[in-house]
Amino acid sequence: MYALIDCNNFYVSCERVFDASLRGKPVIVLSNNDGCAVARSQEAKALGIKMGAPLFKIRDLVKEHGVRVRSSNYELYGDISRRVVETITATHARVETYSIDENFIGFAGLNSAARYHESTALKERVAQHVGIPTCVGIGPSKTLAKAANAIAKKNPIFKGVLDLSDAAQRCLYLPALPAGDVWGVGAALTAKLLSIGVQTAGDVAALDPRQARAIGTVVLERTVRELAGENCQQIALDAKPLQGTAATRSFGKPVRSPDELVAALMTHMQRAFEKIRAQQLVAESLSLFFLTSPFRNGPRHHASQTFQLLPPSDDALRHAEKVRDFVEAQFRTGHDYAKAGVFLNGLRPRGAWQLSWLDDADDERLSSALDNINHRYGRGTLRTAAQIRGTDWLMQRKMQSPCWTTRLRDVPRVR
DNA sequence: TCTGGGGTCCTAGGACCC
DNA sequence: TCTGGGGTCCTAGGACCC
Repeated sequence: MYALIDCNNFYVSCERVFDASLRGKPVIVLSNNDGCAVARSQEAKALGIKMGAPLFKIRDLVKEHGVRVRSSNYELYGDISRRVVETITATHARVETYSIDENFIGFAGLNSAARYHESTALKERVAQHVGIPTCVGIGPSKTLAKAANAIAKKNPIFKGVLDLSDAAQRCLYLPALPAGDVWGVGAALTAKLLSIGVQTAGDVAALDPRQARAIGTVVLERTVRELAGENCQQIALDAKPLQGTAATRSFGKPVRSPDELVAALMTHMQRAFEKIRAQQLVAESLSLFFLTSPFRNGPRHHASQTFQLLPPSDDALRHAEKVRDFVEAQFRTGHDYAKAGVFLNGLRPRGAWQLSWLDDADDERLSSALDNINHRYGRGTLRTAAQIRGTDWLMQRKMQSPCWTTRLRDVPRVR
């Protein structure tokens, strides 16, 4: 049996922990670059603000209703998330952290009354210890736990906890959940399912698994089986090794100079390699790209190039020339570039590669000195000269709250 | 004026192996 | 007339998740 404990309106709830003036008011949190609303309080949802709505399209609504707006503060959300997990693992051994605001718990040997009691107690502990409201969904499969959670979130009569382990309960509540709200059913499948008259989670659960496979893939078949009460996925207690990683950003303003593209790409490349070094990984391939906005008029251009890294590498400084050559070869004048980024793929443990005596080894001492200094004094303290070109590419973040729990100078004072 | 940034998994098709 | 039957690996594209 699984429980899914999911934080309500997570980023907004994080902002409210330290800023009481946001409680009870409509609040939204924006994506990077202050572009779209990526989290909304209940009050903001009630105003009709949709997930992903661009800020410039909801300006009037924001002004009219006094919606409070925050830039995203991932340092804060990451730390609050860690505290939520800490609170859960203090009393539960089998926990899978599924996302920044969701954790699956493996429940065993409890009857339904005990499960309900445990879930309510956990919800209260997270609220008391961390200050974050949550809902808990329970079911014999992860998909049913997710569905139970979604139903509990929408309907206050459940007081934040719903157990769908009982088939009779499922018959009662699954028909109230739209098919598109089922975990694993996105926009494309929703349209496909609708065309054959499948509208609700109840309808999905009633599909023949073979038919489901024909409509979608083995993934939809599994979803159907899980909704019908069959467990097809175990809890993942250990994190799987990372397969690839990315560091990409939209620019604060359009970029029209190759120097600034190089500065942005060098910065993203440093960050991507920092990420894999932190996990003792090396990459077999490096991909670079920059592009114009898909939303704006004017000439379009998407430049990209992939480099095989032989031997696999974790050292950004070795690849600076590639960035320069790539931009030089593909930059076009007269284009407003909007975004750039770096992918590292083919990640594998460092040391698992047989070095040839012809290969230049990465300079590990230089990389680790860089990491140590930047960790201690802040990201970007030590960087290459090529990164210091222009300011248009830098991210906009005009309404960010303090890092209350992760920066000494931001820690709240109690008088 | 102004539209995010990460990830995973599956399938089909092609190249290649014996 | 008629030419097997397995495998693996890689890539691109699509769908999904938060």
